[in-house]
Amino acid sequence: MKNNEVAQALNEMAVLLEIQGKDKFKPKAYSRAARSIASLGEDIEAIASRGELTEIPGVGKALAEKIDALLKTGSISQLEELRKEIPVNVRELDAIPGVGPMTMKLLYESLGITDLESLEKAVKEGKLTGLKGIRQKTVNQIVEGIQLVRAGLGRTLLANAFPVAQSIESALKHIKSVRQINVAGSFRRRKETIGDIDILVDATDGEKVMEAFVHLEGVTDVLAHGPTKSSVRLSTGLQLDVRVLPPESYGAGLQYFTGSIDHNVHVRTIAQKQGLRLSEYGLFKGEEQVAGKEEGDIYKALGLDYIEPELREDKGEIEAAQRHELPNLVSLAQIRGDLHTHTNKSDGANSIEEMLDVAASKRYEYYCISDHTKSLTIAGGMTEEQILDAIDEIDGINSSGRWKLKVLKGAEVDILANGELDISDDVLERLDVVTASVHTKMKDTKEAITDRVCAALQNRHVDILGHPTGRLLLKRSEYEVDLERIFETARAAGVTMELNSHPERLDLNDGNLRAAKRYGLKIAINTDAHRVGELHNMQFGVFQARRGWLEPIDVINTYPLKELLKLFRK
DNA sequence: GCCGTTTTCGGCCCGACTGTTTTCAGTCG
Repeated sequence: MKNNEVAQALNEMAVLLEIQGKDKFKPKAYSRAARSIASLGEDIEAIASRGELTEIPGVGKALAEKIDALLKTGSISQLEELRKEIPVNVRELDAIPGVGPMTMKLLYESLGITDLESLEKAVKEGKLTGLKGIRQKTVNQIVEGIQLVRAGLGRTLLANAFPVAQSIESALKHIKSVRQINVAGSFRRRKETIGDIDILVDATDGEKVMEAFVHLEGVTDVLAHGPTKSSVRLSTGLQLDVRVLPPESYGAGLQYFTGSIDHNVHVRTIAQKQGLRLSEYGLFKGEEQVAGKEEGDIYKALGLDYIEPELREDKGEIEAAQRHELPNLVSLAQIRGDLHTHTNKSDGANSIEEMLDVAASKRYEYYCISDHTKSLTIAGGMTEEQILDAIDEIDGINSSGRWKLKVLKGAEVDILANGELDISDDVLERLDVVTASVHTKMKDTKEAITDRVCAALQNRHVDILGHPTGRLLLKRSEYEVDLERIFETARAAGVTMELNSHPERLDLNDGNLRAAKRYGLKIAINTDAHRVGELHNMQFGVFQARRGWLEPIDVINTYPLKELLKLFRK
């Protein structure tokens, strides 16, 4: 069972409990736990098998038992009972923007509406108007909401949000009264996918900014339009929220609009306990503002070390900040090379020379060419002979001195279905860096894939395991694989895990990275670039590494060449 | 239902916007 399925079940319970209306806080506890599990990034079944469910923030004894039951039997008895009592299809109706538990309750109790279909029917028959608190505008909202659900409200890859954020930012910057502008929210936390873009503006004339904002090019819907806060939807479906705050509150606003909801609740609770009140307007003692102009002052005033945006998920960073034990996160400037790249010798678009020109412009100290190998015929994988030729060519390049960086000889070798590699050992022997990857039979059973990968890791020439879970964000989920067993095997075999920086992969994910670090593994942040432009994807890998709490010591391509090569000499 | 250096009981973040009201409930982030 996947984390998302568990999260959905708990979220459904939260909504049903809220409809039931017996307890005000129980639903909050359930939805908190649901959010927490949805963003775990580590297989919940693995956590459950270790008996560590209660270590998940927001999961206590009672919820751990329910999750265990769900994982073992496929259902939670309390959820089944709630469904009988309130037969509303929460998953369908909850997806409609503007429709929450109270609306669902009203629709169900007065009209017997239980799902999208019956809601649509009731709307068509004009039955909604006249219900308590519902008139034409609300009906219109619901109609539009249903259309959106049918169209599929999607998330966007972080990389795809970048150009949008930049163009909005520069459009708003041109307004006269705008002094500062920042993109906050999950974008600033560098989540791998984002649901909307939150923009914070410091301006004297908020209404003017709002006016310009709702009339931006590409805006198809204005969802809200107030004096300090507005929301719009673009033709691409992406939602943008903008908020204006005065300069004395700007730091507090940045703090508030960057943190995840759980991070914010946690920080505000800490403020409360110190007799303070924290909002986007600042940190207050009574009427007096203690902090607010600068974001860092908020944390400082609460006795916390500054927490980097990528960590603000309430996954232990606040406790670490209290203990002054936050990690010194790896940064892009510390990256000395790229260890997984392709050329037109297999399925890349550019020549070695073209790739090296761009790599050199990044002032890399080393750079590894690692084209596909022969069994991946669709990618024009190289035979042993071709690899040997490439080795000679790279030797020539290195001795030519044309580029300052050291070119490393590598290959992205295929892990065959039986766990063997598709290139003979005597050729692998001559390579500097061997990355082994799974590209085929990805729908095999968990045991089969795990066995296969573990077998490959035993080959003493393997240095790095490429994109360890094989997922493609928003397209294909990770293949079934027991990462814990792979981590253990990799540690014993001295194999490094890849963090593939391609915006669609970002594989390993943040939770996996933290787990890998716990296992004592090292990480290589690689672009897997197939064309020169993709060499710039390194930044996305670094973002992900930071979300995974990685420090330079954890990331082998921050090491100087000598130390790196020592690592690969087994 | 969770959680804890004020607490193992008694709290549980805070504010904007909308649509419906005529002071507020619901939703959202």
